[in-house]
Amino acid sequence: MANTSSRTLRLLSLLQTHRYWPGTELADRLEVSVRTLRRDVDRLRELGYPVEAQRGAEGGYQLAAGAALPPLVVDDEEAVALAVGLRMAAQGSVAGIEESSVRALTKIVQVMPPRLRRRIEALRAATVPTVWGTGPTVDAGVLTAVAQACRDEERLRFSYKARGGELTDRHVEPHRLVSLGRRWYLVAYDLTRHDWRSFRLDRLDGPRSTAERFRPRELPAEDAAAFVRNGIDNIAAPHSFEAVVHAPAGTVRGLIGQWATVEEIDEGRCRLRMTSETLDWPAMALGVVGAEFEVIHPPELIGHLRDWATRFTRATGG
Amino acid sequence: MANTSSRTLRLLSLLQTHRYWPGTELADRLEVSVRTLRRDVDRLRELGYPVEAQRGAEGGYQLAAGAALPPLVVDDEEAVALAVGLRMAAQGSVAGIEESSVRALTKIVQVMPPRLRRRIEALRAATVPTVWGTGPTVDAGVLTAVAQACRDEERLRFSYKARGGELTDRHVEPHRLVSLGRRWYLVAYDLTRHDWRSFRLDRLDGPRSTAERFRPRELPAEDAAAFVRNGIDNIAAPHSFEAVVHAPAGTVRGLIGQWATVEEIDEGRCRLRMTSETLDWPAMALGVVGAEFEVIHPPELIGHLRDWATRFTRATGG
DNA sequence: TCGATAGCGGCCACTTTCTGACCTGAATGA
DNA sequence: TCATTCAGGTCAGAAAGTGGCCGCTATCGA
Repeated sequence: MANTSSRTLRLLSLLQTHRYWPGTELADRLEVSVRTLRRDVDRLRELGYPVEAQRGAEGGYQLAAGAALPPLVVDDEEAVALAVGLRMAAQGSVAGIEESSVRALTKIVQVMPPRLRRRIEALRAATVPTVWGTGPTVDAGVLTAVAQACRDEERLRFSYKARGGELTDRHVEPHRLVSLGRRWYLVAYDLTRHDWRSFRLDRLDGPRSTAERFRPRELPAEDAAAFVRNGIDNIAAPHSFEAVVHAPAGTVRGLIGQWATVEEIDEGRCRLRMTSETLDWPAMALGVVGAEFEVIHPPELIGHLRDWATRFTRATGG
Repeated sequence: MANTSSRTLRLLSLLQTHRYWPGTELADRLEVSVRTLRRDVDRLRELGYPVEAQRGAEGGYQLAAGAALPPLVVDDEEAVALAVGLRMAAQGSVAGIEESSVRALTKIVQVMPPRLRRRIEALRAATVPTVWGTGPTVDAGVLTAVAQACRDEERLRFSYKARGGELTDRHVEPHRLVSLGRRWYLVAYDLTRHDWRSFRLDRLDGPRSTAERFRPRELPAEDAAAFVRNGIDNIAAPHSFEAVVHAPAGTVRGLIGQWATVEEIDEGRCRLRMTSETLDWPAMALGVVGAEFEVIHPPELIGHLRDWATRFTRATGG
């Protein structure tokens, strides 16, 4: 614990936990002279982490935003928060970052002390559903196990429920994970069937990594996403949707600004746009808005709203 | 870039990105001899990061889970995923980790290159609403700015919309952030009013950190959360809600099982229970269910549903 | 305007460590 | 059995890291 590298790391972590540090205090904590501290700071700067300094009375050091992200030193609670957040992100709450979420999650989970893993597991129950829960969700454990096998080029065994419902045991060389339209797919070379297959992760159970490593084969497709896309017949194509709401843009934005874009038309009206895979979303949005509106597009939405309305009317004895 | 500390860090990051590494390859990448690599590995082990090794043919090194989390070396995309996930977590999708999410978020945002910040901003639009999305939400920028000021003990200025609606400028010594019932509060010492106050973050605008640091005062309360709890009169009491749905329990569970509890009554009917702060949620749930139902409780819900129904009917020209 | 504070960095002498080379040993799997 | 790969001791030379000293500069408050 007494050598330079570890001290430099500790310095980095100190700079991350608190913005300003007087040089003397840092030197004190690291148990070195101020001169050496300056040299340590120089070292960090040479490594590309921009440590800024204020001179004069009340001066000090601080870590600024640089070209690259420094290694993040997080404590236990923060690590749990990271993992939980990433898990949500990986489940597809935000379009476009699923893959990197899983990568980061795998990275963290791999080195995470067991006690923290247990804490995350305990928090699972507390998770409020993020996505409009139509559709099966993938267990985060399965997700990371498979992602890890892909990354580490380790053969994988699991049981798979095929479309018909029958369970089969599989032994594959995992190639890549693909997130497509709220579903996760594993593209892998099936060692029993001697061919490439794609597997839906929500139908995959009990993945266990064998220790066998393998040399990656070349996928006979442009990329993994294309391979999956070819294999599945129907991806739910997102509808785009548009309506005019008879309420000020500001009000509407306050109510549902997060799920839709709101453009002002005039003082009392605004245009609402959103895309969604189901018609439920626009219906909910228009319900929450609490104002009169007209549907511009698509026509199917009108039928859908009418269905809600008749059911609601019937249920309320109207 | 040629010295030991940076190499040790690079080794750590290599071990994080890929599970198995043959010693020779690692040595190659780090441009040192195998002997030195072994010494580097020893160094990591001394620092508490358990690097495991397999001997024999096909052997290699890997980083296992240890007592503490090593500094995380993440790439750009992963960093974005982290930030986005944490932001969701901070908005209260998971009970109990809001505070640590914000802490971690602050840490990351502070050192994050501007280009990544822009990417996160761009992703904001794509975010699916955090669940109980009907209340006012806190802007993530405000949240991190305030959190940073708390952490760094820097005075803060902002404008605040009081209950009446009038805007006032405030100058405070921020003490702590408290997340309570889906809302964020800042506990701070108001320098103009010479007293402790709590501020709702969603009413707080344009926080700017003055560079003035201060010595923390002692809060005249057990802790910050208690202080906030004393100050607010009405925590929105969640309504409990109940309905009978004319559809099989399994079907209903598949559709909205994540947000409500579903009990089977008989083959074709089930009982739906949930609690929510607003009446919008049950309405949405009943809409998504797509089946006939009766509201058991509470009576206000009936009026609410009727309102939706009439608006929908009018809008669809029925 | 001046003085106190605090970061900057050169210089030097001394100490520590790092490094590569070479070696033997031990575990592992074909 | 043998090849492979990690483990770790020893050695000498090279390369750092370290603390103490110095004068310098930026900043702030009196």
